[in-house]
Amino acid sequence: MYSYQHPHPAVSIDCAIFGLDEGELKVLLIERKHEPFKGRWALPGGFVEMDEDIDEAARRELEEETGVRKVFLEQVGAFGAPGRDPRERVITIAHLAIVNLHDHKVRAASDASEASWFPAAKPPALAFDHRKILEASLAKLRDKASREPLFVEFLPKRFTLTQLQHFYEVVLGEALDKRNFRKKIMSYGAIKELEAFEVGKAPRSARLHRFDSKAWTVLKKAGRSFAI
Amino acid sequence: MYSYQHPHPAVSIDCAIFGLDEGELKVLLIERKHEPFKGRWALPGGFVEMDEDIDEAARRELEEETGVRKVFLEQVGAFGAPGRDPRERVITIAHLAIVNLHDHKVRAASDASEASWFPAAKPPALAFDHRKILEASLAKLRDKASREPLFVEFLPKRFTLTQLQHFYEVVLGEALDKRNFRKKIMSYGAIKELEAFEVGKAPRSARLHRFDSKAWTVLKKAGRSFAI
DNA sequence: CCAAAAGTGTTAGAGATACACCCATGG
DNA sequence: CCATGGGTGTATCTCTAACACTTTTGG
Repeated sequence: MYSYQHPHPAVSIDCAIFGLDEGELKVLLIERKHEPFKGRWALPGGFVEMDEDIDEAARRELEEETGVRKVFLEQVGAFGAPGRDPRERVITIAHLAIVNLHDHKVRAASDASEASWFPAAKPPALAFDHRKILEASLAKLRDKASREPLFVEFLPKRFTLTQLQHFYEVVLGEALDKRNFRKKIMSYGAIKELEAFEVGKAPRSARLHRFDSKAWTVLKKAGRSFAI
Repeated sequence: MYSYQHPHPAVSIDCAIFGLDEGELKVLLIERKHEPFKGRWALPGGFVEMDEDIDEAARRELEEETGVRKVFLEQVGAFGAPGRDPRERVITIAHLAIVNLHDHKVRAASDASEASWFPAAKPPALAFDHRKILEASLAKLRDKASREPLFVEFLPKRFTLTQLQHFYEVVLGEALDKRNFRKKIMSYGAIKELEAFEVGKAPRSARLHRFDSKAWTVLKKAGRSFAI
């Protein structure tokens, strides 16, 4: 089955990096400086080194791009249509990453001439097949967010239930009933009320909450899901 | 971001080919004739050619291996730990395939010294990281089967409700209540009763059904899922 | 004082679960 | 005639969905 005569394409990784900004789902794009697709926006990425695992490569690129180390990162899938890169055969392995825009100031975000955040739902024209890759990443994000507590990756450690509800509304793309939402999300027993309140925001300041990941681990083992 | 100096690993595809046999979920394995892992069982696979898309390569390998053309085939993901192939760096893109053992006589199945079907839940020792790949493929299969009518890929065109229930019990790994199962599965409106009955089987022969894919397309567009 | 967001319960209906017996037939 | 798998209905309970007003406070 294996022989020593076989093709050796280039293999890259690309990252769809998502963040929540002002109640909108954003994706981080970089502006290409060179041909092909010079001047076009693209998902950040790079080549996989010979001695590194695929997700190591993704993590490395992610850190180079955003300066952030500990982030949620997951493989989306391989895209390898011949001709997707006009220079040579490049198979890319798409990844989905989430950064918390509240805790970290993302390096690239300040460097706006080269990298900036765009609405994930309506991105500008993208290089290569990155439009397709972005769509697939978004689909995966929605799927995962509706069954696992992915919001911990997007929100600050202490958050209000309104922030949480906005997260679900943005990701799922539908409006949710406030009372039903609170009832359900609290019923899982993995979100704890804090004694602290938000400062200097709305007319009335909202109670802060945190996600109790230990409680969640226990509940998950007992077969609980986290569907909204 | 792209340069012309970058690594070129080998890229292969591997297929976890599933089938339902005597009410058991089976996976097709081949016996390796050469080193490394000579004599070990492995998932069938091969290298991606320079001018073919990834899923084309998977489809080609699948046909070479099983003689079957039209099958359900979907990407599971890329596996690329350095050293997973002792000879050189090989990144593999795992695929999940389903063949219907009733309609097709799979070519490799008769050629038992080289390829045969094993229980998917307890496979023999496998070459490379194929154990991990098989686990991931099984997980994906379970996930998909519990929300989409995947059974059409496993069962003959005309099937009994008992066969259908067995399918779900095998894939989901839990016993289901007969009455509740029938109520629910029929409530989707995508399974039609036929006037025909099974021949020469059980004491009492069971009514045959078929999946109405046109009706399902309509229902799906209306937002229906197919969860059990 | 008022605009704006926070917070809070109840009810009706849909869907899920639990459960047991008779029927038809081949051997 | 009996062992075997085929087929059927109901009651209860849980979960979901719909729905509106009071509270607080910064400007």
